[in-house]
Amino acid sequence: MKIATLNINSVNARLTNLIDWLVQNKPDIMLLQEIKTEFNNFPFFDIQAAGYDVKILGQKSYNGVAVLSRFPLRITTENLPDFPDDNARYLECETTIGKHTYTIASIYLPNGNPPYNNPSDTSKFVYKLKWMDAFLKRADYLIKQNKKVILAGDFNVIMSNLDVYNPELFAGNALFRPEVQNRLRLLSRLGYCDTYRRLYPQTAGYTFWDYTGNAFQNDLGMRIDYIFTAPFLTDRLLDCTIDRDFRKRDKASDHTILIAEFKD
DNA sequence: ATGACGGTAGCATACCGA
Repeated sequence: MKIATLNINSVNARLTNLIDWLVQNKPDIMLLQEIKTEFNNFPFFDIQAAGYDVKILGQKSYNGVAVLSRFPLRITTENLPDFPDDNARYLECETTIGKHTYTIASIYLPNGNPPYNNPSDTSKFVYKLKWMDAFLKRADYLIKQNKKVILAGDFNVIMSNLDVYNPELFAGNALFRPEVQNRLRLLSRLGYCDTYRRLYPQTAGYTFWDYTGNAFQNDLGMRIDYIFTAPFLTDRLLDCTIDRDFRKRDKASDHTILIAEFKD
């Protein structure tokens, strides 16, 4: 079983890149974030023609998440339970592959940085912390139900100094603050595995490079996309890879694709 | 604190991102 995740930064602006990759790599499940479109303008036809069922939680212009599967999908939760949210950031589905039914969530965690014209405004950071608390509650519930869970997407959290090109530069940044690092680290205490870090404890593993300043060419990146697994899948983990070539394409997203493979 | 770069809305320029 192969699963991939990508912050696509507009699904319509990068549809060809996405379809090409799906056809070549044939993941069983693909998660998307920042689709930046609502239901009416989502490219259902092209994705279904490539062989995928697809469910989305859309939004005009901003945010928006999607789950694709080669097998039928059923939505279990739109948005986090008991957490009213104006932003489309959490879509959880079930899909059955062979003997197993998996619970898969596509996650677009808030950035949390204050607007530069008003750094005293902490409302976005507070929203991020509350979002994470609601997410951790859901993650705890799912694993306690013994679900075969995969929580993956753009977490907007740099978990350690190894995960960014210059930690000093990010001191105080909402992606790097201890409040968010500690919250994301709680996932492992609940029983989840950070698949990439489990297999590659010493390799940076960047998944995002800024568009500006030749960041990709100079490898000034950060690891902010993750695939977390519950024990059933952790026990079957074969590999976790980052497709850097996808970031080199014309009209690339600023994120690239993270892939995990499991024994069936 | 700010700009660079790119996307969207909607038609000029503002807002958002990490």
